[in-house]
Amino acid sequence: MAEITDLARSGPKLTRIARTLGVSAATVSNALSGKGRVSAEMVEKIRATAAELGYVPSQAGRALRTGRTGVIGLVLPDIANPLFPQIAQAIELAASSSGYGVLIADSRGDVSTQTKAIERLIDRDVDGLVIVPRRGTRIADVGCPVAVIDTPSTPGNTVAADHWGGGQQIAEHLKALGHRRVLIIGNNPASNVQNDRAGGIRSVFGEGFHTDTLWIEPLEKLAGKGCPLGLAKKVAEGYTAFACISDLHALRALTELQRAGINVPEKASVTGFDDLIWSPVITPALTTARMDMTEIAAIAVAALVKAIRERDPSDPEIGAPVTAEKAKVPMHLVIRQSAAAPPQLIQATATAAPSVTEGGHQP
Amino acid sequence: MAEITDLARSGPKLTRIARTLGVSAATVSNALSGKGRVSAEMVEKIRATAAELGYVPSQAGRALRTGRTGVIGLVLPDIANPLFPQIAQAIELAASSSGYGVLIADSRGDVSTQTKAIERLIDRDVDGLVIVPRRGTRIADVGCPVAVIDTPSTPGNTVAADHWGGGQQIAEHLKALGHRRVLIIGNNPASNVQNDRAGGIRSVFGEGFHTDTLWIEPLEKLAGKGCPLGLAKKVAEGYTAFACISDLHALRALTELQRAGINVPEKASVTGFDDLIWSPVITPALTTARMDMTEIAAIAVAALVKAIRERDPSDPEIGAPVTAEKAKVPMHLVIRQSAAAPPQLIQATATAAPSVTEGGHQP
DNA sequence: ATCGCGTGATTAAACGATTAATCACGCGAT
DNA sequence: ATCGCGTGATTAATCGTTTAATCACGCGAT
Repeated sequence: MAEITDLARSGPKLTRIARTLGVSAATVSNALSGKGRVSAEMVEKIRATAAELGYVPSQAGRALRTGRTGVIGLVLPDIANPLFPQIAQAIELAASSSGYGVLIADSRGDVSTQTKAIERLIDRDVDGLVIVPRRGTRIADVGCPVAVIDTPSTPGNTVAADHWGGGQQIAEHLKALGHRRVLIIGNNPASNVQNDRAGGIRSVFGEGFHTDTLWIEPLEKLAGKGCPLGLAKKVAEGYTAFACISDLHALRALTELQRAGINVPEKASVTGFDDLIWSPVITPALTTARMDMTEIAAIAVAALVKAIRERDPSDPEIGAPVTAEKAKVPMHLVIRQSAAAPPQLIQATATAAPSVTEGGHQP
Repeated sequence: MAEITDLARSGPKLTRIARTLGVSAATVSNALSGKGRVSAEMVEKIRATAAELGYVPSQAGRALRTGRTGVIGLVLPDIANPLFPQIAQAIELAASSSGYGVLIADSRGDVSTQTKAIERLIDRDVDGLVIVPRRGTRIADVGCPVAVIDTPSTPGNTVAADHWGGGQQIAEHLKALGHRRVLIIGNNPASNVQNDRAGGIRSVFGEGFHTDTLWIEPLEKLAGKGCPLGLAKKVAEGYTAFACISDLHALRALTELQRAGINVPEKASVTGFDDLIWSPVITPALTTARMDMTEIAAIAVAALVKAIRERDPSDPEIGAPVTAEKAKVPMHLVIRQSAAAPPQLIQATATAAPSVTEGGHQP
């Protein structure tokens, strides 16, 4: 039982430090920020007593004077999305490392909710925004610097994973294993991210291969939420691999197949995207492609912070999303057990898989 | 392609409205807050022009004067936890309905990280905190009002789902289906939540029944992350149902069983907790118990806001977590397909299941 | 001796809102 | 006619920090 104690925010003000040392508040401010002209020894003394007294500057006072709150807003398309924890965690880490706080807003629901959410954040004087846009939304003219995380092919995108490239990696892997008929399973073709992933996969399977795409959302419109995807039939049609656009779909496919007595990966391979929390612990563990959210977040926040620093807080410069030097972060193929050679080829290509493997359960 | 435009935060100040109407800033402030003495017609005029000019009060100015930022902090044990989206979404909704913003902080890692996270939030002058503590942490004396969401049996808990009751509901369901030997699968007995859920389950199976508990974390310490749980052997030992403390474990159990050729629910039943995102879409869809996060969040935020309003912002009253009238919110049993009568009893008790059922896939 | 200048610190204004204290004024009561 | 009082609005102080402008002072150069 650890105790957490004594974090009271009733700290001394600037003036208190000033009075303690017999100097003016301005000097203290200058000393701590390193801006004005203060003698080295004075700086040292001030630093010391500030630390000793546990001085923490009042954000409110500072914000009022400087017009900067030191807070950025994080707007997510659907906070219930299982990818959200990864994103939020990465952004929060990157932001707090740069001294920024993260205010969240959920654009659960439609685009208008997203607009409202953005508005709320702006009204709270955030210095900038990180937005993961809803499908088909374009972000423009928000009134403060904005970093957009979507997909490299979207105009206005600041930084994102190379979804297309990730699709290619998945596809190359399946191809090397010997698959020739692959079914791509996605949710909704209106999503740029999903489209890019699917496109990357297709781009690898050229002449002599066959791919088709199953979009779940339209299917569920007809057959109801959580309806079967009819994958057993697809297997009968000769499909040997199911390349899912998200681990969530992969999970759905995998359980449906296993349930139908089609063992994965012996009789059919399944791959996913995103390396969600459950992917390593299901049986068989999921082969998938992971985004480097840490790097993406770091780039997004860095670009945002740069824009914030350069910006004159007074002018309402409504501009396009900020740009980063590196807008495309490669995805990482995580090879586990859910994809293997198709049934006909099991003996022939037992060692055909690429090299990067992740073990199942060594201590 | 929707466009989001023109949300610039360069709005007019109080003084601007005042000057427009030829009154003092104080009058405007009073009119908008309804506090001082302002004539009805004046109030009306001020309201109108404020709305027309799109006035949004500066949080910084207000915060400086009142000592209230209108922001609460949300501290989560592990932001990567799949439950997080539900919690964050619910808290954000409840908070923004009460006019509060939500600043997030991740206590990824150990308790000291949690302390740091709390400290960061306090330094940002949050008015209060909602904390979902890490296992075994007790929150005390933070220096601002705190709502703790843990489990009713934990001292200092403000509000939480009735995990014990949820366990009972799951257990009653399994019992009604005819199960007599049940294996409880959890992660770590140090978690109050997990303990309560397991305890609730056990409490239902008295004389003539058998339960045992499998804790994953200790097992993985020996056998490695993502190791098999050896459930086939358990089935051979006569266990017919696996009551998992979280849907994540249920998923793991379910895939392991199916993979071993033990069909769920025909040969073994699996239940979970939390109704995580994938639970409705896997095959078979997961029978589970869901927390009413919306209500929990509403209660937590309401209690927190009440404490904030009553508090004198100047005094560093370090106190215990706030209390709510209703500290225990019932869980809801969600019956799907992953639990059914045990093999021996299939014919005998085909209709023995309780009534609340959720269909698999009707449009 | 005086001017100019660099150094180290101070003064004072400003950010935008809130609020206690004050004030002007009209009206009924003494 | 004057006092008291309620009403509606204003004044002015305050929250804590930043920063441009100012100031005192010592020192080397003219």
